[in-house]
Formats: sequence, C-alpha cells, structure tokens
Amino acid sequence: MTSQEQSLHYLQSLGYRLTPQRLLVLAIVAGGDGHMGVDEIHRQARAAYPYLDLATVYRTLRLFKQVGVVTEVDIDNRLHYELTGPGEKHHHMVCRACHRAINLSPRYLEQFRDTLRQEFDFEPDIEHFTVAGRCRYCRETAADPAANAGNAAHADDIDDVEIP
Amino acid sequence: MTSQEQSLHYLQSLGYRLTPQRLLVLAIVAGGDGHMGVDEIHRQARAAYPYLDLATVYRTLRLFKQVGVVTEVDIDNRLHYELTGPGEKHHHMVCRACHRAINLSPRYLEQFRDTLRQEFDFEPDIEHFTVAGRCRYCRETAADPAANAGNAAHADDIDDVEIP
DNA sequence: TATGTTATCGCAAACTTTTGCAATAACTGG
DNA sequence: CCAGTTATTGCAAAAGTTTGCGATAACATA
Repeated sequence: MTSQEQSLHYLQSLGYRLTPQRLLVLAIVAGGDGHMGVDEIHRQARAAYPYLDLATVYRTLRLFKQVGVVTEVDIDNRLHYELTGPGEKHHHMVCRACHRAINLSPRYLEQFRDTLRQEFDFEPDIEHFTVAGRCRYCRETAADPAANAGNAAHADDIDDVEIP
Repeated sequence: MTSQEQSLHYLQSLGYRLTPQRLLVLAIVAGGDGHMGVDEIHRQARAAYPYLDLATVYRTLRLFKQVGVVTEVDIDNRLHYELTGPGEKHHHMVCRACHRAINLSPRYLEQFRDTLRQEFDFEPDIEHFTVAGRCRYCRETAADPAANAGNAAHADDIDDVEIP
C-alpha cells in the first residue's frame, strides 16, 4: 500500500468521504517536489479536471493539513503545501528577503517545545512551524536595515525569488 | 522626550516623513492596551480624521513594524499590533482554539536563535515571533474552540495574559 | 518664503483566503 | 440495488490585505 493510499484510508477511517477532487489534489501534491503554492496546485488540478474550484482546493488542503497528510508553509504571505513524510518531518526557515525555504530538522525545536510545555503547559504547534529571518546570502549582499539608514528611498519591497 | 517622540524622531532620521496620519496611528497604538486589530486602529483613527484610508493604516503599520516601532502579532489570521517596548520585549504564544495570546519572555527563544545562527548562518526574526499551539485550558476542555473563546477564566497563574 | 523633488496619501482595484448556500454525490442501511 | 442522509462541491460573494496610480503634501534648498 502506497503512502497515498494510506492517507486516503486514514481520511475514510475518520469519516471523511473520498471524492475525485481529494484524490486529485493529493496526487498533485504528492507528485510535486517540495512546497507547492495553492495556485500551482489549482492550475495542475484543472488540467485534469477543469471544473475544480479554487475554494475546493483551499478546503481540501486545509483538511489534509488538519489530519496531518500535508504540511503547511507560509512563504511570503502565501500558503504552500507539501506531503508530510512518514518519519522525515522537518520545519522551515524562510528568508524574508529572497523567500528561499531552508529545511530544518525537528531536533532544533524539540528542546524549545519541551520548555514551553513544562513552564507554561502550552502545547506548541511545531508540526506547522516556520522561522522567518534572513539567510546568509541576503545578509551578505545587502538588506541590513542599518545600511539603509541614511537612504531616503525606501525600496518598497524585494522582488520574489523562486523557491528551490 | 516621550517614547512616542523618540519613535517619530527615529522615523525622520531614517528619511521617512512625518505626516498627520502617522502621528495619529502611532498615538492610537500607543494609547491602546495590548495588541490592537487593524480594523480597531482604523476605526479609532477615523474618529479623529475621517478621511484616513484603511490602506494607509496598513502601510503605516507595516512601516512601523519594519523600523521596529511596533510589533506584529498574527492572531487567528488577522494582524494585530502593539508598541514595541524599549527594553521589555516579548513574544507571544497564541492558542489555536481560543486565540488568547500569552506573553513569552525572549529568553526562551535565545538559545534557539543562537543555534540557528551557528549551524545555518541564518538570522531568525525573533522580534516578530508567534508560537501557535494549544493552551492548557483548551487542551483540558478538549474540543470546542467556541466554548472557550472570550473566556478569561484560566488566567490563573499564567504570568501575563491578554485578550485579543 | 518660494520652489522643486519625491515620499506619501486616497482611491479603486487586485489578490489571497474564507464563507454561505443550494445542488450534488458519497456513503449507509434496508 | 435503492432510497435517505448529509458531507462535499461549485459558485458567488465577503473578508482581510496589498498594490498601482495620479494627486497632494512634506521636506530640502535657496
């Protein structure tokens, strides 16, 4: 049984229905490599099934995320999804400047999570966790707020860069 | 010189202009207690200056955040802002269920940040950092978020609880 | 104070994501 | 296999946020 089939069985066991739309979205997310934007998922899905609505894609992905089939990553204020690997969970660091996403092993967060549990009895959601910040390249090239200090021009925003 | 005046001077020193709109938004955020939603800021601002546009409020708050005057907190997919205290920086844990925000001292994140710096040469943005998850009360009472939303009962011995 | 430069504003429209609702289709039990 | 129940869909529209653009106003310089 493939991991896709497992996911579908799991959905069914929770009482959710198996629809062609859900099969399709799952197949596409499973087929893509790395995080996929919602629009790209929708575009690919329409190629196979033209009537599939964007709202359905959003709802389907939200459901998949809820039951743990996919992982949600917020990249530059846009939602992206990838298949949740069985054992190979990881988190992301996303650069504020170039929006590149770097994978982050869970062990970096585990200690932090344990502390929050113990001290606050708060259960942090570290399955869906993104660390924003600046990557090495962007810090080297420019992008230091202090460097812009005297500069009146306020560089509205840095342009989008493909996600590797 | 008040801390508001300091912020304004700082903006000017960076080359940004001082406009009545910015003065107003700053005053309102400074006047409110805790995180304020964008719509609430806009509503209060219009009382004093009816032509102020919502887009201007968004742009102003984004600028304030960029230069460190305010801190942005994402609560239930909506942006909230509060004045960045001079020394009293803190982060937030926001409950997925009741959306209550719990303040989190920076020391809990410092070790994590140091690790990311050393291992990945990645500079995480921990000034604007929110940990999502489930608070104790919502995990105890289990399911229904609506049941807990707006309930301040479990402020008990949690240090610093704010209701959005 | 007058003038030029350009950051900022207001407006309208776009974009991303969510939601209400009636019609449809997936599962259930007979 | 059929009928009933209800989760799910597609559509349209709303909600929250961002963006393009021409007009305006803030600051610098003289």
